[in-house]
Amino acid sequence: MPKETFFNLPDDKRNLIISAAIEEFSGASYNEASINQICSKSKIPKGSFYQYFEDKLDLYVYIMSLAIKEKIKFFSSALTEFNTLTLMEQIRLLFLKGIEFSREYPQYAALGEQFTKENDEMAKSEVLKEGTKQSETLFSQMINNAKAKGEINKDVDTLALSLLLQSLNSAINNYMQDKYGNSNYETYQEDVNNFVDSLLNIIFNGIK
Amino acid sequence: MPKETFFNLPDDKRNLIISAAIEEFSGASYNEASINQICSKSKIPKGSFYQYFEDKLDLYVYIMSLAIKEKIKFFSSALTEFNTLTLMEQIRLLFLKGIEFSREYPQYAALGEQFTKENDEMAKSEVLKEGTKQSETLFSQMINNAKAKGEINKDVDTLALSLLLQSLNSAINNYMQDKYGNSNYETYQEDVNNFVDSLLNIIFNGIK
DNA sequence: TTATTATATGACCACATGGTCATATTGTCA
DNA sequence: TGACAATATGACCATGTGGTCATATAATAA
Repeated sequence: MPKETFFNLPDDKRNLIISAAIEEFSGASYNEASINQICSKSKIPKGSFYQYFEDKLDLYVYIMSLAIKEKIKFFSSALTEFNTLTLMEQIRLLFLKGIEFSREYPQYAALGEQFTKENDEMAKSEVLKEGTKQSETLFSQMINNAKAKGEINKDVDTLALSLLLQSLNSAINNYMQDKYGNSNYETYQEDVNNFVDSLLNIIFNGIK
Repeated sequence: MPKETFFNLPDDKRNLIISAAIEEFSGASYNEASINQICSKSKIPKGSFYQYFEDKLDLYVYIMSLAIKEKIKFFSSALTEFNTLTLMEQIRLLFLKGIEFSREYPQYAALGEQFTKENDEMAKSEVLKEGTKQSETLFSQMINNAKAKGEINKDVDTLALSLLLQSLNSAINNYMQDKYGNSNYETYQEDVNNFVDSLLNIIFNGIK
């Protein structure tokens, strides 16, 4: 955790440091990212940096945990209505929410994307200590739940389907970000819905 | 391309350098990978390195092109029998071949994995100049082909299915590598087949 | 005012990086 | 043997890194 001095900083200054760090860590891996760059971007001397943070890892974990916190907050609103939905509606909601998150918080989404690429084991494990990955188990729970209700065939392999949904979810986000990254919102919203429905149609009805 | 001096080297020495470079580039990004490390691993002085290669990028592109060449060679044998197969059989073959490749050439698979994570635009574009990515179009071709034959429903979105298959393919490879990375071959072969069939079953028959 | 504590600051450190280059060694012809 | 080219080599360079620390400044309390 950052030192108390950091949290005593005026909001403007603190936020400037945070956004400089987000910028740096969303475009480079942990080892490639540079503290010197973050310092000059946020216009603080090197010495001040170490007055605010224990070390590079301290800042990295803090920034990543901000992104995780925001994502959980963003999804939690949708999660309350989850029990009233069928599996297909649940998955649909999850996919759409994921795309929406990338749209609304592109910097945080970029941080997440960068984290999935991370090579440094120490940096990875320290972040995972903070935010336990719940998406994997979330899909599994949803599937087993739907099986119990008789919504989907019991012969379907839970692990296989969970893996499929997970990989699909991240693939969709990347694809949408690439294609509609900067376009206007009107055509976008419709295309997104159509595309997600195409995918769900494949998964639920097969392609035969 | 490496200089002539490099190709004039005795096989042993040349291969030692190559494998040291593979090791380095499969565990670190382009910028994180270190020439000093490669030199000391392969026991050649720094000066000799620059007698063999133009610069770091030269070596990087060369090593990646070796991996690409090997993968194409590995898949090409399977591709000849492709026309006689149904779409499901084609996909099945592709998935299984992919897993087999990761098993047989783990270093090359790791290189490919690392390349998908690469941040450095220059390094990325130089490699892509060498090996054009054909997997994306390959899936699309297969799907349209199967539609024409009436093998699968024409209403299925080609792009969506192609994206699904692609992301699934890489997800499978990662999953299998994680789970069976070092285990024995007996139970492995059977499990792999079952798992791939579970996935194909979902895609072709839906989960309802 | 003075004493004490919390910050701010940039010169500095040891180390690693990609890359160079003058020099030494070897191989190959005549 | 001598001459010329091909290689081998490691000290060296400028630059960047994460991190430290003595000192200067500001804020607070008596």
